[in-house]
Amino acid sequence: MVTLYDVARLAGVSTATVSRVVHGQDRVRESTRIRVTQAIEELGYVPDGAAQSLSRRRKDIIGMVCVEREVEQYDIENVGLLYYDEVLRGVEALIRNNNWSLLITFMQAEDVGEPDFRRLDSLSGKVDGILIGEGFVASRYIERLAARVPVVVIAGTPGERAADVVAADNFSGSAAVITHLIDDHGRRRLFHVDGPPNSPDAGRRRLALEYVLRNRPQCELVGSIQGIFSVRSGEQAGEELLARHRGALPEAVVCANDQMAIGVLRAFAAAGVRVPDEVAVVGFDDIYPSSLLDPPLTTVYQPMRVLGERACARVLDRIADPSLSPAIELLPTELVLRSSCGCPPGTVVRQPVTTLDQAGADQAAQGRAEARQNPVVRARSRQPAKA
Amino acid sequence: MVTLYDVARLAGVSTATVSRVVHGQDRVRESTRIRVTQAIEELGYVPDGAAQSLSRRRKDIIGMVCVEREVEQYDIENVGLLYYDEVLRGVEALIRNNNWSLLITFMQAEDVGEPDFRRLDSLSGKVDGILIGEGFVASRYIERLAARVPVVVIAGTPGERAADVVAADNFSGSAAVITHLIDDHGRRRLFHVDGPPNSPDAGRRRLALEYVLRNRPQCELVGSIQGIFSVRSGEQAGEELLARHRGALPEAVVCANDQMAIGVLRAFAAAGVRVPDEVAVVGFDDIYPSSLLDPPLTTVYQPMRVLGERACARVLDRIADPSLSPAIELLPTELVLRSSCGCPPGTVVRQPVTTLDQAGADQAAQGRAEARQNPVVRARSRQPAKA
DNA sequence: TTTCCCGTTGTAAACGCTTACATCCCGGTG
DNA sequence: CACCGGGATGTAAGCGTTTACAACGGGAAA
Repeated sequence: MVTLYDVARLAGVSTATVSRVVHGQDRVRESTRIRVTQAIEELGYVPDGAAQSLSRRRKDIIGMVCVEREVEQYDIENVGLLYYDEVLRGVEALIRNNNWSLLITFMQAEDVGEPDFRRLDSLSGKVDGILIGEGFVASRYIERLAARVPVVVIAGTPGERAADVVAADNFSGSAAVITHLIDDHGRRRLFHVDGPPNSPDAGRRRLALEYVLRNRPQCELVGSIQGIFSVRSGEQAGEELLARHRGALPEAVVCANDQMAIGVLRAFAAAGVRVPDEVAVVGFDDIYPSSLLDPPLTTVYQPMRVLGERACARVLDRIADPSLSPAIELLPTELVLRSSCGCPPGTVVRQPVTTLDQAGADQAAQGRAEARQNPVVRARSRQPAKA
Repeated sequence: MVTLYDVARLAGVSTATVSRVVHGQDRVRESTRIRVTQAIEELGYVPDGAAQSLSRRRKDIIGMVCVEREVEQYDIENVGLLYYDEVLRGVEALIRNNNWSLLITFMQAEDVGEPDFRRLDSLSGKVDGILIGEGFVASRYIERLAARVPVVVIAGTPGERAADVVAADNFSGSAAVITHLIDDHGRRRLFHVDGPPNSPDAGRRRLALEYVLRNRPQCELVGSIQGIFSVRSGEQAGEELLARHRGALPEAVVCANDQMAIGVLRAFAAAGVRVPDEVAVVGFDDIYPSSLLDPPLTTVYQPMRVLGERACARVLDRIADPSLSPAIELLPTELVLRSSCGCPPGTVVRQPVTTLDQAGADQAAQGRAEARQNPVVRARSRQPAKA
């Protein structure tokens, strides 16, 4: 390994001078600079990152924790894929400019409940700040990490105490697409393909459904099934739905994400059910394949890339100024109208979703939760399964 | 920041003892161990990664360079997305077991010709080994890196001198799908949607096309267009193709990857051209959306995850034993028959592709190149455009 | 000539951890 | 009783950089 000393020796100067040349900030005589530069080139010297970090007391590394949900075997359509990819692009854009680096850690969702502490701990010793890719990690672990380095949770419940939260406005987006279904297409009998119970995003979307329905008594939630965000789970939900409602299909199926909507579409196609004629289907996320489907999927776009960008910007700010206290940032979504909702074939409309005041809905949810944890949706959803 | 010294002081022992407890290998009296463990817990101590790396002379970090090709604005379907995602999973699987970390760097394809040296250099100072995500980086830069740390190129030209190469057997896979088109479906008049000139993968696939055609005089390459692996470029190629061959469509379109095949399909759909009745279309990669298309795409699966795994295993081996010399590893592909090639609707067949001896083809290519850089395919492909 | 100043360069002390080696303490041997 | 062996622990020397501070040297000013 070539060190600063080797360069210094070859150039006939001290290590301090070499360091100065390498960083090109302090004044060094031109002739010296040239001599040193040549020595560096000749030896192929590259500073050792570990030593620099140690000395500077700064690693210039951001850690990112990606949570992978469990995936049934052979379900290639791993849920997180498209999501993290986009988020990553956003993060990268900022990281790159500052010449920082990105250290990635994947965790299995199963680990998250009782996560492999040691992995997260050791991560916190290697980075200057942490981005948690999804609000899956339990609060108390987040606090533990946040005691050491700034932590920003992406797509988490707006309610962490120790960490910043950057999330898409799932509530308003979901409300928008459901409202569209009801008000613009007159679909009244809805079916819900819900996300996993521990996903904050799914939680907000579920809340929105309840909220919209509460204000529209003429509408009805005819059933609900909980999936795990994967295509396969959506397909199963679709099949189950068909079995349950053979005679009278619901008028629309609201899926908590696009992957599950894809699965539902697949189940319907297999059963010869026509979408949107017999039943409309909508998703959430606007992942890339959604526009390729038949029919193209109506969904809600959440700015995943921007999510990454904002989260990264935030963590960098916190690192630069540790006195900053944690904050919440909610990013607006877009309604993406294609034809699976009932809009005419060929429709491609994107419209910004205006942010709803969610206090009311939250409060209602709160009340319900206090009323002994018996959310309407869940209750309805479970009964038919038992019957 | 809590250091080893703080813990040592609190526990009333020396730093050496604390270190021993932390790593749990050397013998420490049970009572001491407990005291130290308590102190660690109480202070929330986590070892500093930089200091550890410096002292151990090992960072336990693998660097991965992802090359992003230029993407037309608004072409969301960024080419690399699905590819890297899968590769990453493979890499991660190994990394995780060893408790190493993964440092990711993205580079724009434009940078790669004359890459931002400083970024790659600085990367090499922060990691123990480097994985280059695609064979885009010029050999001389690879050599420069390889002088410092082991380097493994994924999907590179089997021919690097300084670095290992792990790649899918693009040649055999591509030959297999084209042979299927010709021998099983009797398609003779082929059209080629080629990949970017600087992609090694595209190169191997192109070579296979030439190779198969050379052995089947009754077949003809009626044209070729170069795309950049993106959906949009495939769509443009499709439109161009239609314009050129309005009267007599080719019988099959061979695309250098799935994204471009998706684009071609899209162009055909827009023009009302029926696939595979009027013209067959095949891709390469078997990315996730390909099975969702209408008609589902016949393509070649390359084991991207395994690619990542093997590459990672290799770099770890090289780090463990630096005396190892660079090697090449070619992974087998699978032919994925769906219906865009002319197989009946509903077909889903995967069959392993046997590895072809490519020496002959390489040699022929070599000869051609020497014969003044006038490859048959290119010549044919360009003429119609000029005419 | 002496004194000062300032641009340039060198010296050496961190940074937090690992680990070779030294030390200490004890019970067991000869 | 002196000595030995070995387990437990401490001491301190690195690891490769950065950087505060000191030192130097050569004009300019007095």
